[in-house]
Amino acid sequence: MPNQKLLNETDLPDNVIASGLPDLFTKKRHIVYEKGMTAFTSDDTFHFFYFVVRGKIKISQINPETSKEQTINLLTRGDMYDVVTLLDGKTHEYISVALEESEVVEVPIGHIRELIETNSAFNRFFFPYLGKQMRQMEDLAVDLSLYDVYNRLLRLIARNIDYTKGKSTLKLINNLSHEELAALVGSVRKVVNRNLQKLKCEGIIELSRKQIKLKSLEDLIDKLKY
Amino acid sequence: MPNQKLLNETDLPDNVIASGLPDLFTKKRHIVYEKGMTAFTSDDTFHFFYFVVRGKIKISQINPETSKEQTINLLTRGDMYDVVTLLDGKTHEYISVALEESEVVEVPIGHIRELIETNSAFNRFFFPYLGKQMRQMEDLAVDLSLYDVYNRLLRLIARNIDYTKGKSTLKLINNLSHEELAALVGSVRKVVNRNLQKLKCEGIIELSRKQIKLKSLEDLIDKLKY
DNA sequence: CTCGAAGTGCCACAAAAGTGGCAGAACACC
DNA sequence: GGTGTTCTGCCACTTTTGTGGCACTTCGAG
Repeated sequence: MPNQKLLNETDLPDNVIASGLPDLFTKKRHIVYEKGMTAFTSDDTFHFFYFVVRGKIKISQINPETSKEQTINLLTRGDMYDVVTLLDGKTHEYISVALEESEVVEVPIGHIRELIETNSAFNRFFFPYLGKQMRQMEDLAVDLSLYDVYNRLLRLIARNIDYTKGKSTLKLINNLSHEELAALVGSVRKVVNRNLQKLKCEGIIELSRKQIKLKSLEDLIDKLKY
Repeated sequence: MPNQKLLNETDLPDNVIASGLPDLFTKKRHIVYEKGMTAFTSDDTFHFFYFVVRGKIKISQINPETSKEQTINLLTRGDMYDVVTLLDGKTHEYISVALEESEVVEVPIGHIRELIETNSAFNRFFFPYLGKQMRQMEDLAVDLSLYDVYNRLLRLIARNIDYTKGKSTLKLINNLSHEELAALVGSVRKVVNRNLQKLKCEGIIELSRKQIKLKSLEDLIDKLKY
C-alpha cells in the first residue's frame, strides 16, 4: 500500500543525542537560544558544527522581492547542522530562527571532520543521517513541484504523526502558527488557512490556536495521493 | 555582487572519472544505455553504484494523477548514483531515462561503502560531491518555492553557462526539448515556451530547435533576482 | 483587568500557472 | 524524396495561488 510510505518515518536507531555523542568533545560549548531569536549564522556554521539538544530551530530562505519564505529545515532534538558546509567547506546562506527556546552543543567543525575520518562508530549513524537529510530535501522539492497546497498539507501532516502517544498528536509541527506552516509547505498564510478549513470541513483535522489535531487517520490516508 | 553567485559553479577539482577512479574496481562492468531507454532502476541502485562516464541520464519523479514530471537530477560525466541509497541502505523510488546514449560503470555498492571507510583519497572528493548534491537539491526546492517560472528559467540558464568555449554556449541543458526543460524547472511545456518567448523578445536568448543560445550575458545578470 | 500583539477566518479581486487544441516547422528514417 | 514523428508557437479558457483588507479571538505582560 503505497500510501503507508509517507507514514513510516523510522528514525535513526536512537539518535545522536541519546547516544551521548556530544560528550566526546572536549571543546564543546552549550548554547541556549531564546524563542524568536536568530540562532547560529552562516558564519557560525562555517567554523562550528551544532547538535540540537532541545527546542525547534527553523532554517529558511527568503525571496527579498516578495519576502516569501521557505523553510528548508526544521531542526529538533537529534538534528545536526550544517552538514552541507561540513561536507564541502563552503559557506551556506540561510536564515535561522529559534521557534521556541532551544539548546545546542557547539563543536569546532574540524573535530567532526576528523571524527568522520577516524571514528566508524560515528559514521554508522552519521551516514544514514545524511541520507535522511537528502531524502527530506528531495521530498520537499518533489512536493513543491508535483502537489498543490492541499496535498502538501496532507503530506506534511502524514509525515508528522506521532504514534507513541495516542494517534491524534502531531510531533514537530505542533505549536506552529499558520504563517510557519505556510513557510514549511511553500505557500502563504491565507492559502494555508483556506486549505486547513477544507481539511477541517472534511473531518480530517480539528483546529485550535497553534494546534492541529488529527481527527481521522483513515480519512487522511484515503485522501493521500500515492 | 550577489548575482554572480549563481554563475560560479566551481566543479570538483577534476572529477571522479578523470581521476581514473573506476579503474580501482575489479568487479566493475561497463554499461551503455541507448537514447530514450530506462537506465538503472531503483532495484539496480539498491545493489550497485554507478559512475557516469558519458551521456545524459535524467532522474525524475512523476505525479501519477496529473502525470506531471519533476527532474530531480540530470546526471552527466563525473556524476555518481545513487548516493542516497549508498548512505542509508534503503530503496529510493525514481524513474531514470537516458536522454542520449550514455555510458556508466557499475560497481557493487558494498565496494563503495568499504572505500568510504578505508580510502581517504576517495573521501576527499566524495564528501564535497555529497555537499554539492545537497546544495543542488536545496536550490531546486528553494527555486520552486520562491521564484516564478520566468525566474526559474533565468536561474537554470545562469547555472549552466559554459565559460570554456565562448560565452554563448550552455552546457548540460543543450539539446533538450521544452518538455525536458519544463521537467527541470517544475512546470509544463506551454508555460515554459511562453516564458522562453519572453526571454527571446527581451533579447536575452536565441531559440532554435532543441537549442538555447545566450545572447546577452549582461541582460541575464541584470534580470536575475538576487 | 486592560491593552496591545499575535493569530485566525473570510471576502473579493489579481496574477500566475496549467489545459486543450491546433497548425506549421524540423528532423529522422525508410 | 516522401512520410510519420517530434518539436515548437500561439490562442482562448480554467484553476490555483497569491494579495489586500478587515473583524474578531486569544494570549500574555504590565
